[in-house]
Amino acid sequence: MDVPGDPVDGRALAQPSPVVAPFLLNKILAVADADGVRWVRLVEVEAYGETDPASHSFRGPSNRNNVMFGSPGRLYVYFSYGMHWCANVVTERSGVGAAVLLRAGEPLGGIEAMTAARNGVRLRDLCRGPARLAQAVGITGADNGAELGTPTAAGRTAWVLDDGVAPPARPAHGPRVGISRAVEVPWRWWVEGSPWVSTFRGGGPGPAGSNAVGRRSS
DNA sequence: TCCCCGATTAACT
DNA sequence: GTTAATCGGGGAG
Repeated sequence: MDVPGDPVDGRALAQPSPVVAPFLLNKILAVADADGVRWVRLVEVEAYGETDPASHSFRGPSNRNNVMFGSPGRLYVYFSYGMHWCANVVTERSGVGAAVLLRAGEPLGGIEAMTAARNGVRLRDLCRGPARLAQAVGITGADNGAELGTPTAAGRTAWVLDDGVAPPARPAHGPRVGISRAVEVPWRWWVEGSPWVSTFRGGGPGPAGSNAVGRRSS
């Protein structure tokens, strides 16, 4: 079973995150390793930029976020809550700290491997959420900084592919999820009505402010 | 050095 | 709806 599509043009990724994010909707994320290939159709993304208080890059380069300041078309993978990996695609030119978080996808291929990686959860929950998506396709911190299309030290290769399915003509967008700063910046995009979107809760992902926005702790 | 808290998820009640 | 799990970054002292 071959993965459909051709790699996206790197120049498309060298644009501001809020431009790249909706462009990535309906593109295919594919990851190959020794066990085979797994691929999903991206249905939910979020943009993060350097002048953005909610972005890891907001306070300038550091050991953790330096990949965001590198060349576009690479993976920025960060560790969160002591147990989760989340995958981003780096955008903008070198020197600008920006990336697009991959939040959810529709499982298309390598579903057995993804299900195994996700401890047998049902199809619906395989890739619905940024950490779930990364876990399903097998992306970890070992892949941080990897160039798309180039094998990593861990023996994995990731691609973003265009199989001819265009992004939604009018993608839904609204506030980002799980952040506490710049909550009002509507830099989350998703495929309207898709059951694979992370905040889909029966009634569907709402417009700005409906749910799962800006949860506070303390 | 200490301490708080996060671009979350899963398992509870 | 609520909460534990779990650890590294970064601001405060």
